[in-house]
Amino acid sequence: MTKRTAWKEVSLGEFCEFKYGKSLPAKERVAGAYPVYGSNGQVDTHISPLSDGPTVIIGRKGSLGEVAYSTTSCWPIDTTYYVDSSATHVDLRWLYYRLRSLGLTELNRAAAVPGLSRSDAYRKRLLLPPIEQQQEIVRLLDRVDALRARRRAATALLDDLTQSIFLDMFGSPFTNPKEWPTSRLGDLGELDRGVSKHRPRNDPKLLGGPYPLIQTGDVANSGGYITSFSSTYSEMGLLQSKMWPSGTLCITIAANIAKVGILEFDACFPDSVVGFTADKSMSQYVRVWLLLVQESIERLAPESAQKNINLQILRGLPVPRPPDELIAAFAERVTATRVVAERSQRQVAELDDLFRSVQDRAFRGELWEDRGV
DNA sequence: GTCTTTCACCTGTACTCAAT
DNA sequence: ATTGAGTACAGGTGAAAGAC
Repeated sequence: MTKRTAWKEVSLGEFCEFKYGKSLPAKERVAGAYPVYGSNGQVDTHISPLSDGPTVIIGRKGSLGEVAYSTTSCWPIDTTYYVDSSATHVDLRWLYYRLRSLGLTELNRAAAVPGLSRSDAYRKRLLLPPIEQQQEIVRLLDRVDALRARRRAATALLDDLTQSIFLDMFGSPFTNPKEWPTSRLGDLGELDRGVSKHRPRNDPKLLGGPYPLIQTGDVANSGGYITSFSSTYSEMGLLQSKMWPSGTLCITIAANIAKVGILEFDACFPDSVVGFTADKSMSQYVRVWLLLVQESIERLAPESAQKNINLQILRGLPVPRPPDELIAAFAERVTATRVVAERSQRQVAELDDLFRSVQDRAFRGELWEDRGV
């Protein structure tokens, strides 16, 4: 006898009710013990709850079909649906995991604002296990999820580690407690703007060739090292631009201010990115220094519709200038942490795969059949 | 050619409306 | 009152366009 035989295929609407969230404008909220949920997760707190006990929150407008879980009573606002213990008999944590993989996001009615209709959601069919197995699935998924969260946290710590190494070796770049002489950023290496001469800049003739083209977003989201690109220049695109060598430190100066990443391949970039070229150790040193001072540079940018910072300001920034040997030693340590960080990131990816695979098999009931119970 | 500003677009929240 | 769907708007992003 397989336990699976006790599993019934049912529609979502047969065993739970999606209740409507209730509007709670920001100015009416009073910070308190109960989380306030929007369609894309927690947005605030309030002194009183709407739901009763643990609650599953489902995005109704905007981020439709996104699913969140609150361990306590909470306030889901009117752009969400919610399910608490008064709206279903199933294990709420199981329901949370189950809804996340049910594909509710695909039920977009394609209206002006993406929206999830309750009746569409109710029609979704799925296997409903008995309560004991719901709880067993939850224990299993919670364990894998916790592993995943721990590994993610460790990976995030490694990002901070490079900044800690800097502070440890050189002290704060703001107070310069070790009294290093200072240089101007422009004197530590070559600092120049990217080039995109042709008008219009997005002329199709320029795009779609063999030469990687980096945009500000690529730098801002690089995590310090630019390993991939999303668009390319043609021969004509290259002619009106400039190819920067692998190892160039890219610094954004528009929209995203002073975000940094080291190029890992030869690439072009437009004039909203500047390139800093120096030897490897110096580039690494300047990269981490910029991470530490990014926010204060951003404050230097004029408060207009879109923030900007120009090359003069950037070139003139004072940078503590420790001896070359120390900078080389620093770069070596940072490079070593990167090896660990990459391994850590791979483990996060593997745990994501494991989670998906365990989840899929658990929801199909295969974990029990396999054991031949 | 370089730098700054504008604008289109996206997402999500607050509020409103019409049909039932 | 409930439900599905719309408008208005805030805030953010990044490319296009304008100004010098």
